[in-house]
Amino acid sequence: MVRWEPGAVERLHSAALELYATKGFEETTVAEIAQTAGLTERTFFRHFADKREVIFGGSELFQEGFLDGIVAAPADAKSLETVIAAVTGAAVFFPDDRRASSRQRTRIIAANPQLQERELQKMSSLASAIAAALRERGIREPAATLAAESGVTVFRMSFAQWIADGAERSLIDIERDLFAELRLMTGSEAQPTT
Amino acid sequence: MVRWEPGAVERLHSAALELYATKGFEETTVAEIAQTAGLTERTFFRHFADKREVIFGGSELFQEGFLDGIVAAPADAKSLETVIAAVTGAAVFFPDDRRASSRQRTRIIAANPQLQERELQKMSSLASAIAAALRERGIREPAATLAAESGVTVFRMSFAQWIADGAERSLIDIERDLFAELRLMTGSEAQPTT
DNA sequence: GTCTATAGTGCGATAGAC
DNA sequence: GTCTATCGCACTATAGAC
Repeated sequence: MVRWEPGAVERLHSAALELYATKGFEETTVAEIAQTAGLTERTFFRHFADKREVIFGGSELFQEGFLDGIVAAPADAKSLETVIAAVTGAAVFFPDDRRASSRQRTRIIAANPQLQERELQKMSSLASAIAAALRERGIREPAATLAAESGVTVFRMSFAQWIADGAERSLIDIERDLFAELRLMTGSEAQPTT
Repeated sequence: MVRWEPGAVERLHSAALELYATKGFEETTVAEIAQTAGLTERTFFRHFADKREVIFGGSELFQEGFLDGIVAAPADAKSLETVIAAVTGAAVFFPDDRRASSRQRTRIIAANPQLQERELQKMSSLASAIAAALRERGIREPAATLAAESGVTVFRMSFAQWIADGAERSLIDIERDLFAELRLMTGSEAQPTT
């Protein structure tokens, strides 16, 4: 007889998603999640630092996606070009068949302020990691942080459009458009567009 | 005999700042803060939604500062120009004689992840408010959000430089430089600088 | 103003893998 | 034997309900 079934983390994760979606985040207790997964409260906290963290599983992998894009960028790329490579490169993590589940997850987060704060924190640490990777490629401050933050902003906005109701375009297409918009917007010369 | 001294909010605020700075945020209990201010725990939660919020007092006023700058901008200003007006306009909230106390407050926040998350949330809602104000001036999406987020990024970076050890330049000077850097960075044409 | 649920921690015991 | 995952219990503090 086994004392524990394998995949405790996975079970806790899906139990939490399920409960957060149906009952709501605040209304769900850690005890319930653990029970649903056939584990105890104490075990939950062994795997996740807090009740929020369970929903952000695999975010390291996702962050790696961005950093790989930086490594793959041509050595002479400017700061923004490098960031574009990172952001569009990471778009492979979100193929169109993941749209529905991404939407579901985003709805859960949008419904609760605590989860939103945690999401912002994840995005912020993503920006820091990208900035650090840029600095390692010789890009100086403040260009590195400025580019990293801009890239994350474009990613966030693109993601929001990608999971919007009725959206059909791929994430990478939306990203390219937004980067073009960013260039337009910051163009120093007066332009006919607003 | 007075039943309560006036300025409960103010007293709780400074008691909290004091304790967070000396003992640390986690190590400080709400009961201690209340006691130091000569009030009860219950009263603390009447004024502040949670233990974090006490440190972000007056952030509505600060947000107003940005929005006022938008109103004051010329009617034909482009999205980024308008945001520059907002961000540089709000710099009056941080004259050089506030540098020391701003540094102190920032140190407290930097020392605790929960406070950092709350800070990010405040910045995020500031960006949303700015974007909304831009839309009201006829600037369309995605330019409005893109400009608002860029402006908040420049503000955050400028603020960090402003309170850095040994810094002497005024906040508004730093902001102008960073906006110039942003324009340089996003310039579509190849440039000799990195 | 009191009472309570629950998040989150610390420490220790136990069960299995190796 | 070591190492790691799980459970059990006691505890504190936040935050909200009554």
